[in-house]
Amino acid sequence: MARPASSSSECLRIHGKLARDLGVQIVSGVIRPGELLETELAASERHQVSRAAYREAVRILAAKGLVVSRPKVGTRVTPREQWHLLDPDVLAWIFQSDPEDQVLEALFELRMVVEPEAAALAAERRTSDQVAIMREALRDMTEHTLGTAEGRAADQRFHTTLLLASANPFLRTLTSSISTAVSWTTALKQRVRPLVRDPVPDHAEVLEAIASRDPDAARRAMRKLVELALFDTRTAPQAPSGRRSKRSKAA
Amino acid sequence: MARPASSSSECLRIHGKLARDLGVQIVSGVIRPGELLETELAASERHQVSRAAYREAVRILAAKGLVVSRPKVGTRVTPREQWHLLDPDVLAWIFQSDPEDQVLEALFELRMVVEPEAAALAAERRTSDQVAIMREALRDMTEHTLGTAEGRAADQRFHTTLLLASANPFLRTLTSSISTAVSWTTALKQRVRPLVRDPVPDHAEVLEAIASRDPDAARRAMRKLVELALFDTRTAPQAPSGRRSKRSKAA
DNA sequence: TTCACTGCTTTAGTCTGACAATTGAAACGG
DNA sequence: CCGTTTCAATTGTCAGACTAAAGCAGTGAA
Repeated sequence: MARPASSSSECLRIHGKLARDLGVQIVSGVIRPGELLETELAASERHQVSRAAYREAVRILAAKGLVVSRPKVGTRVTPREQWHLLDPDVLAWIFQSDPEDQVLEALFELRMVVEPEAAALAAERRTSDQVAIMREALRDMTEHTLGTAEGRAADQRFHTTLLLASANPFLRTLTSSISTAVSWTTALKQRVRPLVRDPVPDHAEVLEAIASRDPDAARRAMRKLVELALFDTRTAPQAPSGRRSKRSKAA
Repeated sequence: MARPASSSSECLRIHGKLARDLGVQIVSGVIRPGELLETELAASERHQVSRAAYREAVRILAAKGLVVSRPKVGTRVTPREQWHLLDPDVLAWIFQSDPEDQVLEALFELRMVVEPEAAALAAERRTSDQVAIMREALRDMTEHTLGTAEGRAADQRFHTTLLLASANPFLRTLTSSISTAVSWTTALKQRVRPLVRDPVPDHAEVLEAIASRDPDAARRAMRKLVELALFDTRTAPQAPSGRRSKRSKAA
């Protein structure tokens, strides 16, 4: 329960917190590609941490492709093309800092490419155990709705099992990155405006196609599901004022 | 000039080298998920580096999801499902250490899902400049063949431009990760047995479809290209014996 | 003038040794 | 038997010094 999903600033060591703070500044454009960061000495002083801790934070950012460090020249923010956009942390940082609509569109475009095929593969390869788990998850979803934490957890279980059933580790990593980020915003959207549409029928259709080992039907059903999710996202109200909210749809 | 392309073990600082070494040990199964690494003190002594440098290496691995560190308990290798398999470095480490056929199959499966759609999007969105660049790349490819570094560079240019034309940053990151890794197998294949099939016609077909803004044709052509690449990889002989060499470069 | 060299200087990179914080497990007490 | 406390092992953080890489300016020669 609870699991605040590491939202604000807890349980991370200080190098982790620093990495997150700097990461957010970078992906949100406060520090722009090509710019130099402060020198290690200046930065560590300003953040009131030791140089070692600051360096570990920078190593994390470098591991995710956001910066490169070179002696004498400094640590420079890399061009966007080099960022590891599918890294779960990077994605989280992006979502944490008011992503532009454009970014959300691109993400859904990716989902539209990947998830239907994943569903098709799952239809071919799923075990009966996996179908049982998905059935149970769908039932829980129906019972609790996406308005509750239990319901969202069930949704996540549904998709996780589907990905597992696709039996492709790369597909699995990829889509889990995406759905993690997307689900992150789901709760918020729920808060802004309760779900306008019942997501259960879409999921049920996907499940039945997979249960009956029908790849084409699974692909079609999943495509529809993602399309509708995108539609919901598009029609979600813009954040009222000042602070913008992120929108999105249940994975 | 020269540009050794950071193939073996140069130009990386020692934390980078350490991270690579440990990373390879992990993805290759020498250190298995669930196992504990040595304590920082022991490890840094054994590798003859300072604890600080060792810690920076571990931070890099943690940033890629390969390990987690906790006080009092130590640094533990995470289960495979948590690894960031699409991180370029992780992918490189996997390829550097005798990936099983299964892994290659899964990767091609992913390409088969993603690249045809990317081609379709490119057909819709490409600029005329991009078509020109791809045409030029294809010409260079024809001239030099994939047996040469120039030819492989041209191949890379072709695919990079295609991805750029798809105008989706996530797709771009994703496929560039893949193609980097795949290019390694290309070079190896070249070495073991010169190319059995001329790749130029496949590429030309993709290019023409994109040039004439025909998404469906682009999708079909790209699907064929990936299928044939997979076929070539499958029929490539397994590594002869004993220690396999690492390959590098090209796309 | 131009160009190659040579040092200077700035910056990240590395090392050392100490201390703090966390937390699993053992020791203790009820 | 169970909850609580204490302990100890391990990562986390800190400070300061030194090393190595690399841009840059100054120098000298062609």
